[in-house]
Amino acid sequence: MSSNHSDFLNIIYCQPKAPEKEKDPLSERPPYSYMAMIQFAINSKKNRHMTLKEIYNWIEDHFPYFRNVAKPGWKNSIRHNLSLHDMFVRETSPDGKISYWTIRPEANRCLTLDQVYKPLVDTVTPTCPQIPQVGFNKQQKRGPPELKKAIPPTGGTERKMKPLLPRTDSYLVPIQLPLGQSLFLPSSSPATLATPPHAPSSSTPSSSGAIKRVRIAPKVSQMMLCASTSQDIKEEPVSVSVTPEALPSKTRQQENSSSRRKQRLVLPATEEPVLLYPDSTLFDSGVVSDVSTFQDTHDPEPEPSCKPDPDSPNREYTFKTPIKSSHPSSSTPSKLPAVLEPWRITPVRKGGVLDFSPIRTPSGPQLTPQRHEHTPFSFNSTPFKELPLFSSPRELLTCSRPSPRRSNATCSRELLQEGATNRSLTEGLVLDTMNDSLSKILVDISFPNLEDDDLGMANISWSQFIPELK
Amino acid sequence: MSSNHSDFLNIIYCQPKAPEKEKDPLSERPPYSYMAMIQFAINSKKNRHMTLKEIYNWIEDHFPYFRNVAKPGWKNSIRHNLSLHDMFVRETSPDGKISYWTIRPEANRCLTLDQVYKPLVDTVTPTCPQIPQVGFNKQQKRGPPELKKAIPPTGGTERKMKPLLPRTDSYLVPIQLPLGQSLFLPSSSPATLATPPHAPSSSTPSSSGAIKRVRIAPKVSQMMLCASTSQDIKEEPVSVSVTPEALPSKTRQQENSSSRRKQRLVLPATEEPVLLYPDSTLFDSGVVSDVSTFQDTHDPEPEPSCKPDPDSPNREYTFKTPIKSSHPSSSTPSKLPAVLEPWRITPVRKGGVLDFSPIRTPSGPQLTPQRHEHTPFSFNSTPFKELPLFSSPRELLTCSRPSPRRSNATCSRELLQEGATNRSLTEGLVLDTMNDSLSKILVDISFPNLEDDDLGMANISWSQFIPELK
DNA sequence: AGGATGTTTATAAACATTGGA
DNA sequence: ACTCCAATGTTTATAAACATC
Ligand SMILES: [Mg+2]
Ligand SMILES: [Mg+2]
Repeated sequence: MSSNHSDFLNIIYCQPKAPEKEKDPLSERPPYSYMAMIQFAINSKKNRHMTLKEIYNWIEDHFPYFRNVAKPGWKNSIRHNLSLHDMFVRETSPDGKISYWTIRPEANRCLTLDQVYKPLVDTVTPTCPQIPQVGFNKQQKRGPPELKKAIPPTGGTERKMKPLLPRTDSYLVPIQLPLGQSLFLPSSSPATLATPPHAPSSSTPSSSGAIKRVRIAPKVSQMMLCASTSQDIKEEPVSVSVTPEALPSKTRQQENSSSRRKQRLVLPATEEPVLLYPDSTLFDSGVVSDVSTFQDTHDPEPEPSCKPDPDSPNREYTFKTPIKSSHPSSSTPSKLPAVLEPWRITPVRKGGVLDFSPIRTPSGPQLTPQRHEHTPFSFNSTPFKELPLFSSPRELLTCSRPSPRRSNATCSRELLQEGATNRSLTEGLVLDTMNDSLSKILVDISFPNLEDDDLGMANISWSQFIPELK
Repeated sequence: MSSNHSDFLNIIYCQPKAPEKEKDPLSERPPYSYMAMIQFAINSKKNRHMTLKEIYNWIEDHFPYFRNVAKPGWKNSIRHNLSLHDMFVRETSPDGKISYWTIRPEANRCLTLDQVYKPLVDTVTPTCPQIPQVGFNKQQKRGPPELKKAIPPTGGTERKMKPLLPRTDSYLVPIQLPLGQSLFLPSSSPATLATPPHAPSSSTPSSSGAIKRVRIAPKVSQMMLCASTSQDIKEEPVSVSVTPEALPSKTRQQENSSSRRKQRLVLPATEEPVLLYPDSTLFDSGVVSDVSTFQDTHDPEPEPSCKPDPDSPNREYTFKTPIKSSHPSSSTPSKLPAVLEPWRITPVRKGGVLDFSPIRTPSGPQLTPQRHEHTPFSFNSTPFKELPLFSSPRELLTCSRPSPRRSNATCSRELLQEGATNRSLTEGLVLDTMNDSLSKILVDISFPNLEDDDLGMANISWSQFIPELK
């Protein structure tokens, strides 16, 4: 667990095999979910909308990992996320030619990368991942072991990234502490692989096989600021005020709680959901004021960071030119029964390289990726979920048109401030009808005394200082 | 392609290896998505709600596949679907003890299994899946090749299943033809593996490797009846009336169209979404009248079929008892780094059996499933998407409480009839805010002359007889 | 301590549409 | 005008991490 020294360990464990790939600290997988990164990307544009291609580029530019090590399937994931989360909406240019992706304003928390970038990398941590853990062997995914690609120090990603607080969804609690560094660095922190943050906590150290789990990203994605709104009412609405001093030693863990949240709660049966909760005086608890680095207040104008800032012809037009080929193989992974000579035979075990190789043979090759092994076997536990999103119920109640203003309200003021405003009955039905948006509480707790490295196994449980959370 | 005879072929290709498992026609994977099956299950109960366990049981009882061949991970998928789709809502019993899953009434199309069961199996088709296709070899998933479980002819699944119309989401078009058998039988039809329904259509027959794709279920799940509602307005709302005689020969394919649907459409930029569309006279086009087998009209009472019909203590209480163990390995697949001696070493290549083996070693064993091969490489095309759902905008406009009635409106009357009622501006914003529900057009086209078997490669394209669809 | 139940994120993949070559 | 294909979209399937009870 003693961080650092990882350099040494790396040398030992990282067989000269596999020509780097992950080695470059800049090419480490960022601790953000695709949903979060897409938001970073889109919000970096003043127009607040981007074409798919621009999103790809923005992400590659800011997170070398995707350009250098990620499998081509990452683009499929981006598309998947755009479609899946209704927070992302596709619009079409007036001329119907191009279509961009935007963030539903009512749901836009205006997450931007610079908000999570750590001002400075004060720690001495070599930022070298891999933990001593036993084998640290193969098994993970690793893109094909080839194509170095001369990782250009492309602008961004210099500062250490501050991961979004994982699993943060505690309701109604716009918390914001002193603001320090990161609380927990999922993927890059050497402690990550040490022991599953939570894990069975029992036979954990049993055998060997540090498989390098894929570390599921925070889950948040649309937090980081304030904006609460009960939503999914009926469940003990609590207002809390965190006292950082109280926390024991755990660093990461559950941020929310209350019986697997996300539910539409009971109702003795066909009963009318009688909204019953404090109403207001709930959202002002958090600190949310000293939000230094946060810039959301008014007109979500430009973006301090994000030098590239596409929009300029250039990126968009690398289009048809097969030149830009960061990675050869194309997006959507497929497994067409037929057509697969190209690779097929080569049992490219571990890291199947795929860059410089044959330029996409016309009829999508794609060797059947050697299906997993199929042999689950394991036993685990369970968790909770987020909440629907909504488009300002007040307006609906007013029987007026949905978006009186909207032009320059890119970062929905509601989400950021309308904390404990009037919430009515309709919410019970309206709110839990929508998706990813509200209900996500923006919590950005930072404990100055905790550095990214010394987060071995620390666990912070809201319930520890928030009794109301049951 | 020529169906039947598959028995023979099966004998030839199915090496005495793998002790059956898929052999049993009753244990073939049903052509329904998890979402659809969950609806079947829940709607089979008069109360319209089920506990997770009941859902598991109902599905196992009606689709032997899950009890006999599916990997234990299928339960994880069920849970995943319950959480993911907000159509499914978890409620808690008054006493807060148990929690059941229900279907949001506004979104419940009252799909029931008997609605898709074919009255009789008139065809001579041995119902034997596997097509002659080349290897038909391994690679797929196959649960561990053991544990026969003495497949009890447990009630259901006698009649041939009629798959939901795949990819049916054409907007505003409540179509309903004569009503015959199935249009296309995704997984059981011998034609399925023959050639990718659509596919590149070029080098298709190149090499070999019938990998047995996983056949993505229809997508519909909540169609089958009527209920339209434009939703996601702004896109050419068309009312059509299909004329079955016109169809060329294709049997399956795109049901919807119009530029990758699901979008929030343009707006010259910060423009107000000026709802502009015919309004009404759109939904009454379809036949929707001669809905013989459909029983949704009034009180969604019992269910003709579904003999089991849980609810009776018995199923619910197999709970804590570890006896019911249909399948050993448990639900959520995991991959805990440590703890993995049991298998680990054994490079269980192809069909890693795992049933009779060591009874779950406490701390979830789980050999790292031999990650795929990682080397996508392929090129494919793309499609479209569904639409948000909503909870009756009219009510919201009326500024009244969301669900005036609700008790006995289990199968939302709106979804079934309110076709072209008053839709207002709010919809533009409200509607596309919600999820899986409306926007799914219930189309159940049946062409008496088409039998499940003779659907070799036929493709039906809406655009062929629905010019408006562009 | 461990299993059942829930919630989310990650990936792969099937399949659909569309614009360009 | 046309076919073919890659890019773009939409969904479903699975695995898995992680959380609660
Ligand atoms: Mg979307
Ligand atoms: Mg749900």
